[in-house]
Amino acid sequence: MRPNKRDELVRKALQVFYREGFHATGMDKLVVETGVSKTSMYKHFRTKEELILAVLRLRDQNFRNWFVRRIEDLANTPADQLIAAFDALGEWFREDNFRGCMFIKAGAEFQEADHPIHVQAAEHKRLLLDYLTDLANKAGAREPEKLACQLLLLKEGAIVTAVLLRSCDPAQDAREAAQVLLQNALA
Amino acid sequence: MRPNKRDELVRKALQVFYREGFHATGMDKLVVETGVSKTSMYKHFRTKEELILAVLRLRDQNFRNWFVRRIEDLANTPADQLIAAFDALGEWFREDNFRGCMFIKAGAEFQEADHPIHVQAAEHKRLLLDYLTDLANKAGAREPEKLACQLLLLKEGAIVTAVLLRSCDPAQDAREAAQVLLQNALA
DNA sequence: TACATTATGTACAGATCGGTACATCAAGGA
DNA sequence: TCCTTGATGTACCGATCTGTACATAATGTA
Repeated sequence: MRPNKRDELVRKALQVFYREGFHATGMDKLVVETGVSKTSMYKHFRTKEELILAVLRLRDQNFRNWFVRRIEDLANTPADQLIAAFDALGEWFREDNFRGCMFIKAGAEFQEADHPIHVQAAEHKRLLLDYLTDLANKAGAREPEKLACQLLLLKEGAIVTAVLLRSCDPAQDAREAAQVLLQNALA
Repeated sequence: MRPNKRDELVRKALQVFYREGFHATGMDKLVVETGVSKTSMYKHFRTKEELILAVLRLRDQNFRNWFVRRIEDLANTPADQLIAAFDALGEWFREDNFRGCMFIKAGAEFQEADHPIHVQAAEHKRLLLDYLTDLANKAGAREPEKLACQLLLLKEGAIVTAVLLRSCDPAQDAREAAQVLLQNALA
């Protein structure tokens, strides 16, 4: 199997895991959905866990790339970018195939704190926090770490609420809350 | 089986599902952990799904009862109670067997928006939102629904972050953010 | 004690789980 | 043309999944 075939497998597996969940998706289903034979799958990934880890790595790249670039497209100054993050979230929530945060779900299905999948999901959140902290610093916030953490809380809460309460508009509410918090941190 | 035995079964099942997850917990494991025979389990619940729904009903009662009472113990005025909610959350996070929000996890494992388990998980969040809206109203907030929704975002985000980022102190950060938002809504 | 009813333990069915063994096939070199 | 090498498809393994059949034990009633 050529390496681009392997990437194709991970890409397809990402879609299925995201749509159906990790435990609910069997390797046989991946064989059908991806068209890749079982032998080939186990040539590249010794276990289902290794495949999931590869999927999460790809998802981390995809999501953070998209997130950062979309934010930079939407706003120029660090302060505006911290707010634009929630506009980007709103766009994501409105996508047809929006199914929540894959890392929250991964952490929920593999709960032990030292499980490799749990650790990798936590790493994604850590990287996002670092990014927000950097922006908060550049924006000149009084306590950049604290502001970044609070904005992260709003982001995670908005994702969870977008999944469970389709009625309200969590991205917009989070955006307005972020504005208040930012203003407070800059004053 | 006497009805209190049935409650005992649901109570025990709640612990196991909360600790291990829904898909990851088989009925055979529940037979072992609860001591209730398989026949009896299926006498009371025709399917695993029905058992999960009963577990979620119990969890909803338990959690909201605890949450509201703890808040009323910690503070007297509605405004103070909105803040005290995050002190209660902090106590919860520090419990040894804290494993995140069962309803977020249920919504993550059963993703279809019209799945009975997903619907029931959403209902829990809706009830919490109603409670916060009531407090925001009594506190005299300018836009009580919006404030309540924002505080809910902080709560959900804090739970998720408490699970995935053990390092920081999400309950405290959320509390301080809530103070800023509340002050802004009362001014 | 004798009987009807209910609760229980256990074995099992049929499907699916993650993972493997093995036969087949295609391509390249001599 | 023959052989080697690596990728592929498929049948299968033992374990486990949800759910059921059935024989037995416990219980209430007369």
